[in-house]
Amino acid sequence: MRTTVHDVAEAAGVSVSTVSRALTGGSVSPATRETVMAAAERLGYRPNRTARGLITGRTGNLGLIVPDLRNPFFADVAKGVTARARAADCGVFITDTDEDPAAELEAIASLGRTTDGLLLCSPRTTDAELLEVADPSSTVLVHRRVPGLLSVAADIAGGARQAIGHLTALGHRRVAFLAGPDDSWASRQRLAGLPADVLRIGAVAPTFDGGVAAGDLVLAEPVTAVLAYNDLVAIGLLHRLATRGVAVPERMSVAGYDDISLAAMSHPPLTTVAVPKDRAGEVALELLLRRIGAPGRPPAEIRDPEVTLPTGLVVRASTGPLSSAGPHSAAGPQSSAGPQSSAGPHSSS
Amino acid sequence: MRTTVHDVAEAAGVSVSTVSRALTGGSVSPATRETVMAAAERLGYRPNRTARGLITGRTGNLGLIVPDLRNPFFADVAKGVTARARAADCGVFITDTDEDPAAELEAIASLGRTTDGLLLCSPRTTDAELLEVADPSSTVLVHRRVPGLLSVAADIAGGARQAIGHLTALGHRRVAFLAGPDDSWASRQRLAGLPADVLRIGAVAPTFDGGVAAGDLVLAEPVTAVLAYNDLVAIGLLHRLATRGVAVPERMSVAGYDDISLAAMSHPPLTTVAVPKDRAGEVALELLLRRIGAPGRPPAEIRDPEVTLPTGLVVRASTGPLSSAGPHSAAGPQSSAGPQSSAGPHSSS
DNA sequence: CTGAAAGCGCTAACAG
DNA sequence: CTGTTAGCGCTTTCAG
Repeated sequence: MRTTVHDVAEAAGVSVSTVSRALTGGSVSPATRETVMAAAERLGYRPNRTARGLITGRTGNLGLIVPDLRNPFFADVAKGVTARARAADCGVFITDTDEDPAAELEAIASLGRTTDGLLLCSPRTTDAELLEVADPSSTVLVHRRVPGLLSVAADIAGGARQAIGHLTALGHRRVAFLAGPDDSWASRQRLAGLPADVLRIGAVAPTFDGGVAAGDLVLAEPVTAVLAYNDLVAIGLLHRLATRGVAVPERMSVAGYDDISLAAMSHPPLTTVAVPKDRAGEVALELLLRRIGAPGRPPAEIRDPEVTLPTGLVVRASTGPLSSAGPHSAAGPQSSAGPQSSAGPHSSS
Repeated sequence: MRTTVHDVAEAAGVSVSTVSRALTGGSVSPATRETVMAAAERLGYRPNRTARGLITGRTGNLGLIVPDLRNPFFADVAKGVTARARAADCGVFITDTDEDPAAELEAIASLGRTTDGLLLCSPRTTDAELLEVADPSSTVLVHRRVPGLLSVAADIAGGARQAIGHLTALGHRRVAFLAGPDDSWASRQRLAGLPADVLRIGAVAPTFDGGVAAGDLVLAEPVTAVLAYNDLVAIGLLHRLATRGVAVPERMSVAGYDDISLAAMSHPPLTTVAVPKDRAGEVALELLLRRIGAPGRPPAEIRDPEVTLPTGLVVRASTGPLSSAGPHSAAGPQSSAGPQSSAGPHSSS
């Protein structure tokens, strides 16, 4: 049997309620507190969280719901959350919904009952559904915004603007944006940051394969630079361009979005918009903790319910000045490598 | 107030203990059970896990400890675990230890108290420390083996053997293995599968950067094919080889290990040993559940405490037949691209 | 097969 | 400031 309050009380020569008070910060005389602390320490006492939870109604645990842990973007967010949670000594349930809105809703309902608060990362559900099932007093959105719910998100439109500004500064006049899914909040946010003269291509699937498929779409347009929905799409695009014999950045500049670790490993290394991912997780956890309050402190009112984190451009090798040769499209579709020597030993798609 | 057993008891016209029995599978008359179930359903009754936990001593939760969620390998394992957990209706705490053995030990101790069982994925701790802190009756190791603890791991040595067999079959006679950290269980396992005539290079850091750094080490040896510790290292190696103007697979074959999703996106796509990652997570969770037993069923004795999952070779474009030109090393180190056209626009490392 | 009653370990009133 | 007394919601003896 593990040591309980009774053991400590006996050892310290006080009552169990005094032990409880001494340990949870109630009003106890300094001397008594000292005695109790010592006894607890000596016996290696660890309060039973379950028992405490039964009476306080709080579990000391939080939930994090992500669409897909395999997606490096969400893995980063999760990492930020768990790091901060460890410091705050609270457990984090993580649920992966496999990009399924129904599973997401179910997870919110189910996790909501077993935790003190929920972090919803890039939920795929509609605003209405979210508002219906999520408790505004104990949920924080990450990389998503819904009126009425606390949220932490990056300045997505600003990031898109920076990327386009970079391409424009390099001399590109015909720039395309490879849009993500139409119902994606993140994609709409990026769109909101784009000048009107940017050609919109897509929607494409927000994956490597989506980027591969988009390659031909891009080459069919008279553009010299592309901002992809995200890094995965950009890298797929890079692959397809290489296969089609289009040199990057000589004949086509490509920029991504998110700056997942992959971006630095691509070929060529990818210029991209850096989004604070783990930072967002940390900030969101902190916001949630403030909102629901600690066992001692009461729930704080939140001044700014919508936290915005800055984005920044990371310039690598996939973007470059507009070459004097002009847009590739004059040459029309080509099925094998052109005169450029950059195709390399691509042997499969 | 949420509905409790009392509400259900009243609605069904029975006592609370009957409700409890009906719901947890005690001996109740079929008719009564029916009535109770109906009432519970109608009232939307959900048992309070905390209260149940206080008496049963079980929380219904499990813990998963991984070295780094950002590592796609572990993200995959986590994905498998959470998927199966969702089906089994048990919560999963995930803790990321940031590759820190001390944090790992602490997490085992701390999570051990709040959960019914622990899944330790590729723990970085020594056998002795693990045995000291982990409870053999409620922990399962994933991708690690320690005598006395249940474990689920891939046939790592077999995978290494397959990879070398592939390279040999392609005609390569001088093959190197880029070893991971010396204290890494996984690296030692790979080593165990290698023929004696494979040149061992390293240890290298098991990262992209480690692979980049290893590139020059490899080129300094008269080898024509390399098996890297893992895919990340292989991809870093690919980068460095491209920078040094060495065509892959024409002048050097490169194979990775793990088959993370990245492997298919590399340049060229990477031949690698496929390791069942999410599957391992699923199997491990199931094993753990069997070991600790469900609220009804008692803990089962485990027949085979060391589960082995098969590995398989995925052949992509980074390996090819030995070219007649012989090993590159005759040319010695070269700092810029040679006559090969495969360097491409690499402008940063 | 069913009901009454006794707690699981802890905290929160309430007196003293 | 401290001790006593109730329970939190549930399961589980123990009688009936």
